[in-house]
Amino acid sequence: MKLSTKSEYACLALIELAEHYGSGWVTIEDIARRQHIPKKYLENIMLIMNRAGYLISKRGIHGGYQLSKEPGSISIAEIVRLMDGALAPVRSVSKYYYEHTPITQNKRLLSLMADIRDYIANKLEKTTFKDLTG
Amino acid sequence: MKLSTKSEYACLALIELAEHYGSGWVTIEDIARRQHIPKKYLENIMLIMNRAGYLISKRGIHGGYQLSKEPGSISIAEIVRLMDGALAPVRSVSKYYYEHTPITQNKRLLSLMADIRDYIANKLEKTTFKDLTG
DNA sequence: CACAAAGTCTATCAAATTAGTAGACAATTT
DNA sequence: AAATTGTCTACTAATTTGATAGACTTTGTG
Repeated sequence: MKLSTKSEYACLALIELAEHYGSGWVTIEDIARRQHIPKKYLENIMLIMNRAGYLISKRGIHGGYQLSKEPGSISIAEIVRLMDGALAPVRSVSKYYYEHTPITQNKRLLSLMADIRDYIANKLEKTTFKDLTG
Repeated sequence: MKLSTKSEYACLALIELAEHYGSGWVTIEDIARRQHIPKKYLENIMLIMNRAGYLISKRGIHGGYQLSKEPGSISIAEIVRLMDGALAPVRSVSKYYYEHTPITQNKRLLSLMADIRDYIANKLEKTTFKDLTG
C-alpha cells in the first residue's frame, strides 16, 4: 500500500468535514490550518474529492465545503483508492487495479499477498468516516 | 506497503535458492533466466542480500550462490524490509522505520493503520522461504 | 455596482524513487 | 593464460510525489 501524504491529507480533511457534518460550510483555509496541510495542495485534493462526488461546494463569502453524504456511508477504502489507487501490496493481486508483476507466476507468493490484500481491503472498507469522529 | 519489483525479484531469487538448498551453487544467470529477471539488475539485488548475510557466494567457473542458512529460518518480512524498508502503510506506525507523517496526530487513523501494520508484519514474519517451496 | 472572499482549473516544477544499465575489477577453475 | 563467475560503483531515464503559481469564476455584502 504505502499511503501517500495525499491520501493522508484527504482522510484528515474528510474527518474534519465529518465532524462538521450538518452544520454548514467549512473552508479550505480552516481545514488547512487545523490539520496543518499546505493550503494550495489541499485545494487540489478537495477538487478531486469534489469531482468524485464526495463533496458539495459553495463559492464566495461564507462558502466552503460539506460532505455530500453521511460520514457513515464513506469508507476509508474509497478515498485511498481515489487518491493512491490499489490497496494491494502488489498489483497482481489487486481487484480494481490488476496488472502483471514479477510474482504473477508464483502461486504461493501470490496467495500470501492476496491474504494481505484481503485484510487491508476488508478493514478499510468496513471503516467509515463516522468511525473516525466523535 | 507497495512492494517494489526489487522485493519481488529478491523473493523469487530466494525461492529459487531455497529449492536448491543443499545441492550446490546456482548462478545469477540461471536464476535470471528461470525467473525472468534482468540479469544485471539481479546482480545488484543478490549483492545486497549477500552483504546482509543471507547468501554465500563463490566466484569463477562452477561458482554461484547458495543460501547461508535454512530456508525455514529466513522470513519474507526480513527480505522485504531489506529491499523496501517499512512494512507499514504509513511510517508513523512503523516499528523499525518510524517517522512523523500527517496522520501522526490522529489517534483513530493511527490505530487503524497500526492494525494493518500488525497484520502484515505478523503474516510476513511467520512465513519463511521453506513455506514457499516444495 | 464594486469588491472581497471563496472555490476552480491547468500548468509547472523540484526532489525523490524506481528500475534498470555499463563497465571495470577480482577471484577461481581448468 | 583464458574463460567464467561474482563484486562494486557510478550513471541514467522515467515516473511519482509533493507541492506552488496564477489566472479565472462564482457569490454575498455594502
